Amino acid sequence: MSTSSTRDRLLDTAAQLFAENGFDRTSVRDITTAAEANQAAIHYHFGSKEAVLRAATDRVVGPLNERRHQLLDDLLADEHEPTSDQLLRIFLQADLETLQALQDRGAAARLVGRVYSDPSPAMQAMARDQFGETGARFADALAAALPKLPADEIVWRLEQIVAVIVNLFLRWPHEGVTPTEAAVLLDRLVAFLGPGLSAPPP
Amino acid sequence: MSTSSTRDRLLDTAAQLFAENGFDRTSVRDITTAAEANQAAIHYHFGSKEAVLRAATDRVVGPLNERRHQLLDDLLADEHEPTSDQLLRIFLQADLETLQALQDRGAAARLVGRVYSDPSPAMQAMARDQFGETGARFADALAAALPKLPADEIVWRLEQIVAVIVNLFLRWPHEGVTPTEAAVLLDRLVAFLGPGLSAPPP
DNA sequence: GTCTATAGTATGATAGAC
DNA sequence: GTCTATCATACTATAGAC
Repeated sequence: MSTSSTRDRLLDTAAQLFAENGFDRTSVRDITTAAEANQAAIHYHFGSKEAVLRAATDRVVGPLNERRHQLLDDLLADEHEPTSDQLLRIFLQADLETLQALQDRGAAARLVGRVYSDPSPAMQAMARDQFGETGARFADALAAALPKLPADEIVWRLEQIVAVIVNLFLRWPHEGVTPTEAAVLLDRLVAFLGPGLSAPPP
Repeated sequence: MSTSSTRDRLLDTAAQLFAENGFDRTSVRDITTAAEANQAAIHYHFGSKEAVLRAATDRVVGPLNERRHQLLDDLLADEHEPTSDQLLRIFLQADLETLQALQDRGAAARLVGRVYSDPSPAMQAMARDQFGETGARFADALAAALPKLPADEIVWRLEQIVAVIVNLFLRWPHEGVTPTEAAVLLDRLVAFLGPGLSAPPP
């Protein structure tokens, strides 16, 4: 049960540097130096550089997925047939709550954005592992809410929405974002993405 | 006027490898080996590894910007006050024409997507150099078409649209896309993004 | 324009003392 | 758990013969 504080410091520092400079431009030495830890600490605590990346993204995406599922469970308990706008709103709400909760650890958000936008096989695999199931569940719920839209159109539109969200993570500001600002951003996103999600197919 | 075919081969190969594996995971040696050129050829023809990246993206983004300006000029000559849907359509049309024209050189498209989604200062600088002016011109035209929307809301929405386009480049398929498929995709994008662009502010 | 050879540096990872 | 020292390998870039 011994949680070494060095491990946490390494994780925070790695997220910071990976987010700012990218995974490849960040060396193990950069991390250990900035975290004021030993050169060998990364391999002792995590085993490899890539394992640090996975640990740092899991720390954000794990709770995010949990929150998304919980919000969907709650909505389905309240409403028999939620609208696409309701589904979109809770989908985005989970993101904004997560981003908001990070506060001064916004680098973790930008790091997740990097991983999810990188089309390299290794990163795509990580993204699919972490997001695939949750995404499929929302696609199904949206299909029920939008019976007039072909299933592939719904999947395609959800992909575009995710692209916007990934961009949001990627450019999440360094300074703290207040709850009010986060709420405004949520309304902005719903106002922009909602009409397109439920629009008639071309 | 001597255009060495080695130079072109290096450019194509570099685009291919940068797109598939990323700039940092691609070495100068990887490029020269795959292009069946000499180790020193990159530095002889371009000067540095980063100069190759810039040359490879310029080759796509240069014509794309020209086409965007031309389509906007044509539209403004035809219509005194084009609608936001008309503006959106030509904005996207320039992208799809460019992507379509690449044909079997789709790697160049994925490479541009990588550069434009990378938030590192060097890449952001490249993106701003190449896209800033064109983007501003469209934002102005949209502001005239949507007088009820605050200017900052228009800029924000255009940023989200660009995020979707960048994602489109990033995941542009390896196989050839037919003109018909490109036209379908254009309609799909306009149907999805158009309503959100002109929606009332939150 | 093309080649070989190499300088000069940085990398991820590990061994082994404490 | 932390440290130093180091292995083995890779990198960008350049010098200089052809």
